[in-house]
Amino acid sequence: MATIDDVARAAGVSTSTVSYVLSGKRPISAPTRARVERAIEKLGYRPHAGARALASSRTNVIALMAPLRVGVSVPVIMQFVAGVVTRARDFDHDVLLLTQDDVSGLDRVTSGSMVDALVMMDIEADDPRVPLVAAAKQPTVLIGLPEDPEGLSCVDLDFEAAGRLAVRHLAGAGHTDVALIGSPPEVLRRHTSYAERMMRGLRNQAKSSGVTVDVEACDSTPSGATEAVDTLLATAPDTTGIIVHNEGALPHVLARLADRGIVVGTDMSVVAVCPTDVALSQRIPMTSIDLPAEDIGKVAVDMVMARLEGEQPSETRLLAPVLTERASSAPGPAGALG
Amino acid sequence: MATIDDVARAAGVSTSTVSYVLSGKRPISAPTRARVERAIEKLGYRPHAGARALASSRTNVIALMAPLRVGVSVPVIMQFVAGVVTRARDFDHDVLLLTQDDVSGLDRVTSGSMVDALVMMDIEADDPRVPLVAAAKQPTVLIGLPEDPEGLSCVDLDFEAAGRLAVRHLAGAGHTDVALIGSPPEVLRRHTSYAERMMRGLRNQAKSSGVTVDVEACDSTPSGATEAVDTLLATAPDTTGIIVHNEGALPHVLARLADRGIVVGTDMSVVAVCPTDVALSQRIPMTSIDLPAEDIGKVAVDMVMARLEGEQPSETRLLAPVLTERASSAPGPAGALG
DNA sequence: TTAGCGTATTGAAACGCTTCGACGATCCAG
DNA sequence: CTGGATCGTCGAAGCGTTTCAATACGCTAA
Repeated sequence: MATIDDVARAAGVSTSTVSYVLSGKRPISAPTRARVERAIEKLGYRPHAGARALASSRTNVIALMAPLRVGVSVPVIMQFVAGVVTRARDFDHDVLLLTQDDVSGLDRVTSGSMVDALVMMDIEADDPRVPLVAAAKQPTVLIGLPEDPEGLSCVDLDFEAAGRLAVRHLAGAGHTDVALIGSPPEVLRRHTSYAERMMRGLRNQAKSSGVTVDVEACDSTPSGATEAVDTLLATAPDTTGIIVHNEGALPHVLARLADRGIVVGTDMSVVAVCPTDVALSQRIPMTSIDLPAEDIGKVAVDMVMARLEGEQPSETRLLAPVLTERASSAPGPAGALG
Repeated sequence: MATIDDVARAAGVSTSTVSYVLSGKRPISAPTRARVERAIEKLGYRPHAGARALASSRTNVIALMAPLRVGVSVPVIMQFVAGVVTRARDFDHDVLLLTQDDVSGLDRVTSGSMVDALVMMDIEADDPRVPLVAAAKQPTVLIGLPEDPEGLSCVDLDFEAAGRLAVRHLAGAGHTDVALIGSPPEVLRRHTSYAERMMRGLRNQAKSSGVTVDVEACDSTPSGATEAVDTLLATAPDTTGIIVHNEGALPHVLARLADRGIVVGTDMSVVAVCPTDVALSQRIPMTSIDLPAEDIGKVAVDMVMARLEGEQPSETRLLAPVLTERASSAPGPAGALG
């Protein structure tokens, strides 16, 4: 492998000149730059990442800590990941993937200076990783919202507003008895932030809209969905509007409703909270509140890069929910308009 | 951040001694080792990854090039990824995630010495990435099988055997007209290796078992699946056995069959080729040939690490398919036993 | 003519680690 | 007792960059 010195020799300049051509941190005359670039080209030179990291304390790598936990929808995670990786490249960064059980990994990559920054997903209300990264020298942004962000930046869909929006939509269409088929019990047990925020918004809006709301946790399996639907229909038989906030269970919920002879879009209005492509790949195009996973991933990278460059203060960004009406929801017993 | 020199000073030894304690490459007396370890502990010392990479030409990072392409099942990809990440940690390595469009990324991470080795997924028959990594100094293993591996190691499910096994199963149960609902057209157009191998095995076995076989490409969408089922039933109405090799389309295929009044497990035998958990989370537990994605990922790491340590020759490992009978398949018109 | 300035370039000192050769001490065989 | 191994430790030379201070070279202004 050619080194920067080889390039310098080939171009007839000093090492530092080559470095400055590469980094653009100092003005270089056009002819010199051209000679250097030609030499780089000819030698197929690539700077050594380790040497660069050592000298500059910059690795051009960010860590992405992704869950792979039971109870979270894998395709949705992947959308976040895709957003992060794509956007990271725009900033000339690569992505080191850390998984769930890898809590020690946090220490390794931060203390070992393996990465310039971190993005963490699947944040719990009281997440043990938060104090760890808050103490690290690398800037971090959380996808999700812990109880105490300890000065870290956060980004997420505004699930509380989403909960309100969903109820408002159903109540406005004349439904008086609505329900949530939500996250799996494990997710709730972990106090995963999005699930709790969703429920809060839901309950508040239900109160102020004067509708009843029943909440069912739901495993992302066929049997889990069946059970949730059956329980719901038993405990709250007057329900005419369901909000499903569980990508994995969604198809099975619809299947169970169909099995029980309930026609979605007619007998029962269903609002899904999920990425649009998931909403569209159900048996019926679903009325849904979009979970813009890929966008959120991108925003996360934007935020963390901003902190890396300037000394921005930390911030929390909650994206406004957008509801798109499709075939799965319709006016309820009290008639349209609420 | 404490450096190795700080540790050496605190322990009253030389820098190199600390290094040898860390790496174990030279014998160190018990008392000295203890002193050094205490100092490390006290100072919270972590070696600087960049410095280490520079001095030792080892990064303890492997690159994972994962697709995120249209037409491949995201949950399945994630299982590969999980296997790779998990196993990599067993070898004290982290994983740098490269995505699809990142062909330049290959050059970046190899020439820039960012990684010690590579694992590449979603290999096409004539994959442009193969010559690139074959020329790189880092060992690489391919998950999949290109036409010419150019000396690289490969690992995958033996899809050709899987195709044979599926047909043998159906033919043995008395089915004389079988069909494949396979990968999306894009996947075929790319000459993705697993799809082609599957079809080859299928056709060969069909010939020698004396059964007819109809092949339908299939988009992983509800409409794609509907179309594939409808076309199949129109062009080969005598079909009583279907092999579905398309995780994304599977639920929709089953839904369409149900819509058309065809009872899977009675009127129609269906064999899925997919991870077991996917097979189990359908409306009926599916007879399936397991795609052990996570295992394959792990084996890939094992192989690449073996090449990294010793100077093993490259090898190709094709995992034998295993068919598990469940509720979706039954004897066909010619009666059980073939 | 010279002092002073700005711009393009250079030299050399880090950056934090690994590793090779060397060295002193201890041990055993002859 | 001596010569040669063996064992544990050390010193120093890299590894390939970046970056700071310094320099060289026109300029312009005085």
